[in-house]
Amino acid sequence: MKKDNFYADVLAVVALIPYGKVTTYGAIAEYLGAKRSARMVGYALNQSTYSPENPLPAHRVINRSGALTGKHAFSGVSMAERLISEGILVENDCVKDLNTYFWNPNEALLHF
DNA sequence: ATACTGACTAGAA
DNA sequence: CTTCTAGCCAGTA
Repeated sequence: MKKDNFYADVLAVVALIPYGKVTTYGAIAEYLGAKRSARMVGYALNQSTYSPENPLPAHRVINRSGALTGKHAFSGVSMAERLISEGILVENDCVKDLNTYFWNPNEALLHF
């Protein structure tokens, strides 16, 4: 799955994030073997934000601090509301217990 | 080819 | 705690 195209890989990993879990750009980038390309992860998501055609849970992807940096890319229902709906504690556009809900693709997927 | 931008991160002050 | 710096890479002009 890796190496074909960075974007498709990012989208694939994000799509695998389980309900009620969140991950970070850096974690995804690290799983893809490009730890320095965390920015590209967010950039990739920007081209495929959640939509009827692309059911991608991009709202589960946040920055290392737990801040919902990509909320501006969403329209209508805010990113925070979606996370709260999944049982994740969010306040002031920031995940409270990031470590509790953190989902590490590197562990979950075991270096596929 | 350069220059700028961006859903980032880690380190330093 | 905040703010700044530098590094990173893909896309665009």
